[in-house]
Amino acid sequence: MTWYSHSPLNWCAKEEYVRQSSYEITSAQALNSIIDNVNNLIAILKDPTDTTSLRADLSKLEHEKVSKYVVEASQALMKIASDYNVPFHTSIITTLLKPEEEPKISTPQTNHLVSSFNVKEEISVFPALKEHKQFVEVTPPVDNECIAIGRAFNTLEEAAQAFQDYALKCGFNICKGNSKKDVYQEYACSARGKVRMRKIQDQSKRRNRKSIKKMCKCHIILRLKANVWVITMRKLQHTHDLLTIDEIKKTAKNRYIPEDIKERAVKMYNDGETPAKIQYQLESELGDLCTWSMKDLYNMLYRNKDPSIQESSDSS
DNA sequence: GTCTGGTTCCTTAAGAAGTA
DNA sequence: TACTTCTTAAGGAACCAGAC
Repeated sequence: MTWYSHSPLNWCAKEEYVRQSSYEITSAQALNSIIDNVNNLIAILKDPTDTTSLRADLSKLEHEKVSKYVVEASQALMKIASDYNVPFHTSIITTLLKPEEEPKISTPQTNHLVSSFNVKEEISVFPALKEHKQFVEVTPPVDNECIAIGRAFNTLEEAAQAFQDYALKCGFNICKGNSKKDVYQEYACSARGKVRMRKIQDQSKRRNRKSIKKMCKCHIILRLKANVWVITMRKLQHTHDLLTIDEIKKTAKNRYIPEDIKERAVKMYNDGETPAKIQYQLESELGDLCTWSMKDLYNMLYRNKDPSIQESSDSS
């Protein structure tokens, strides 16, 4: 697991996670891990023969910028490690700052950190983070004739259904992509694009949410020719692991509660039944067809709550 | 013809707080 | 302690404009 937040405001949450984590790593181990991973990044960026996506996607200018930032980050980390006598290894950057050149940082947070740095034995980075996960393009070994280039469909809905069927066999969800009315329409893997990190004033309020976006390039493009929609282009490679059918069923997109079940659940709830009992009853009756979670049911019931119940509970 | 980035709207789910 | 309610950050989908 990796911590993405760089804000000191998240210190308490991070500390709590580390305390609860089964790894139970020390701060020194964590720092060593960061140094090691940054050095690995530098190695990738410096190696002209490396063909991983990181290098391939970068222009020369971007590559230079990223290299500069990563090298500076590595130097800063090793400076801190040196200041606090944390033994480190795998050094690619040889230009270490002199240990006594600058005053050490002293805040409650750093002091706490330092207390766990006073170790003299060699510390090895936990293996899980040391291994590189090579970037690979995944092309599903599934018959794709149903979405072959040149294949025509009477309507976009039919085309979407064909792509949806193919996606289900492969293990990914689809979404609509770019379009121009009555000209062309793209359907893509829902992992297309990237996450837009929104600006937030109070970093402590930032939530720990994952994203399905993986910059995936898998998509098909249809064009309207002689009143039929024809597949004119397709890319079937994915930048991420594919899912099993069970995993697909559990994705947010497929966890919908049918209207009739909704109505029934809301009625039971308004009659005084608890959400837990409603969910239990639905799971017993529907088995695998019950794809939604307890949380989904809570949200649905909350959205459809009878206003009179709300008022009576407010007044009491 | 294709791709990228911006915007809007809606939904999901994290997490705090209340309750039994 | 488990369950439930509630708020709200932010993810996802769709659409569009404009660049290449």
